[in-house]
Amino acid sequence: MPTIKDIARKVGVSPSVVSRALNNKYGVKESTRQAVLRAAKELGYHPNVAARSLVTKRTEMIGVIIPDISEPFYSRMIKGMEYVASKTGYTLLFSNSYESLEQSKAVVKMVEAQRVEGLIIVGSSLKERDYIYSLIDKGTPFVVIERHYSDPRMNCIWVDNVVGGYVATKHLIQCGHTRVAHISGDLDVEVAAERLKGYKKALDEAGIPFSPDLVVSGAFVWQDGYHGMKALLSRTPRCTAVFAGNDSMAYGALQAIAEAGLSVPQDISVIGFDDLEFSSLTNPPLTTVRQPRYEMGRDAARLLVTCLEQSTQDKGMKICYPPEIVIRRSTSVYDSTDRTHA
Amino acid sequence: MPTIKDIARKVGVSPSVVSRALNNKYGVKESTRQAVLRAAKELGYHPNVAARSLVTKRTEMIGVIIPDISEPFYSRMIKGMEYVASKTGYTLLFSNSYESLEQSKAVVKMVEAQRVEGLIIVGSSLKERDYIYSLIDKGTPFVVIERHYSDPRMNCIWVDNVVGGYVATKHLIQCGHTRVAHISGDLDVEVAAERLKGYKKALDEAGIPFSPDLVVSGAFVWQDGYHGMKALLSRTPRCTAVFAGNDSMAYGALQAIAEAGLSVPQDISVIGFDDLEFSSLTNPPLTTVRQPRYEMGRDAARLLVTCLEQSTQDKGMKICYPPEIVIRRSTSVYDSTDRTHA
DNA sequence: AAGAATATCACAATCGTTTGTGAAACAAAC
DNA sequence: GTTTGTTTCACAAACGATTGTGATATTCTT
Repeated sequence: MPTIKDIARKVGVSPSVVSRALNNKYGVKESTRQAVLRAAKELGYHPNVAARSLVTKRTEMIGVIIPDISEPFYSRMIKGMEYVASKTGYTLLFSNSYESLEQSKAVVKMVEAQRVEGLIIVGSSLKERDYIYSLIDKGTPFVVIERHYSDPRMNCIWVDNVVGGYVATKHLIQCGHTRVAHISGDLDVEVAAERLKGYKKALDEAGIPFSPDLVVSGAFVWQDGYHGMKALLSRTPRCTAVFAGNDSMAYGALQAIAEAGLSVPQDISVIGFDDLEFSSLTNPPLTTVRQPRYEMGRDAARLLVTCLEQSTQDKGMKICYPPEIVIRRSTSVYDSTDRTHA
Repeated sequence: MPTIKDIARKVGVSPSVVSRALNNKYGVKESTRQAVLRAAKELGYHPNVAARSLVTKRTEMIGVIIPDISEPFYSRMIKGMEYVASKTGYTLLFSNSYESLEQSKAVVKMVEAQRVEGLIIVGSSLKERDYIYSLIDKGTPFVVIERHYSDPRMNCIWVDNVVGGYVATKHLIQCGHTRVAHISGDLDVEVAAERLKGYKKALDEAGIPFSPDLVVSGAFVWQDGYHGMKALLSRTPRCTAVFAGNDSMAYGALQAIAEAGLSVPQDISVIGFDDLEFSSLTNPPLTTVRQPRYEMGRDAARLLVTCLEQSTQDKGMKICYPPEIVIRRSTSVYDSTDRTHA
């Protein structure tokens, strides 16, 4: 593999001139610059990034700490990050933090060993704030997605889950539903608690009393959506609409309702949260609250890159996306005359 | 960030001794090795990978060229690769080759510029064989997933799509179906042509004449499955079973059948291919042919790592997985008495 | 045409490792 | 007590780039 010296020898100049020519720097005659460029192309030269980063102390790498690349929810974010990475010349390095305990380890490994220049951290767990502060101390730029810290030095990108829960619930209420259930995610998880808060707010605003009987909770997965819905179906009077904590849970709810011989939305309306790619393919297509995942990933990367370029990590940016309701066919107006109640 | 020199100064030895101590090499007294180790820990030392790879000429990076990280089909493979990468200490570098034209560019970029030590190439397009041969010439180890080349120098991992198509079709025939349709992927794509071949073979073996009327083709996406199924439904006599080219197309078919007021599997049986995570959640759960995606990714990485370690890329390995049928509830026995025909 | 200003280049140091070689220190052998 | 053989270490040269500095060549000034 040819080096800068090979080019220098071929053109008849010193290596330093070649370097300057290749990097479009001041102080090299146009004709020799062209000669260098030509020679580089002929030799098939590519700079050795290791050698370069050794002296420039830059790696042009961004670390991405993300719960699980293979989850559709996150992989769409990654696409957004990749878009700006490829445009700006940065390389993305991924680390899955299946276990939140791994997160801090992954971060130090990326920063200390891999020498990434900055980090995008998706869904950091509350318990591990300390390592985030150590990043601030070290001066490593980073942006956090899916969490918002009030600390003015942090860059945060998230959607307003309270508003999301509110909008979802309000949509059901506006359809005429009064017995609106909620299948919540694990309430230890911040986003689940926030969506529940929005749910309560919408009920409150409509003058509907909150009933603990209409709320079940579990992990943000299909199974818990399924079993949660089953539990809800066994209670009387039966709910006529349900707000699922996320789309996966909504899929489970859809299944439970179908198995009970009921139909969506005639008997029960269902709304989800996230708007996964698959949600337009369910039967019926799922009404849901969209999280702009691609945009979040893209903007996180953009934000980080600007931090990196101007190296002045002044005050942190807070970007909060408004959740947007996507109305499909799993929700409809409540018509008390057209059904028999349990 | 501390360097090897800082440790040397602290312990009172030369940098070379520190290097040897850290790398467990022969020729350093046990007591000083311990002292070095302790100092390294105290200082929070992490080797500078750039400096190291500059002299060792190793990057410990593996390039992964893959059509689309965010597709569930591929992201599961990635999980398999990550499993062995994390165990062996390699770092994975991804490059999406949405456009097959980008593939060759991505490969050279990874090999020449990023200096990956080896490559995993998923779904290389037939048209671009030449760059693969240039890899062989350069001596860069690589393994190809989802394609099999007979060239003995290549490492290939794939599932037998002919057998897969055969097994799927045979399952339907064994259920008593004789009018078995096929919604094929784009026949320019190798795997689609192979699955069609398996379909024909199963028909042939059962003495069922092949009817072009029962085959439609399109891209491997939901929409084309949907429209393909609609086209099939408009033909008489109507098919009683359909083998979809992959699960996404099967989802589309399911939708088209439901919209036609027919039910699965009572009126029409449907079988897919791939066994995506979502396929157990469709209504009804989809019978399909499983591709061991995780295992394929894992074994590709393992194979590549062994190539890298022993650096003797002798003859290539060919690993062919048998496709495995997963019977759920979208297929059932054909009972001609219990229905009205069009 | 001589001096000043500028453009163009070569030289050398540097980044943080690894690794070959030889010097010093120590132990074992006669 | 000299010789031989081992350890244990320091020194120095790489690896392939970037970059500051100073030397030469070129142009401009008057």
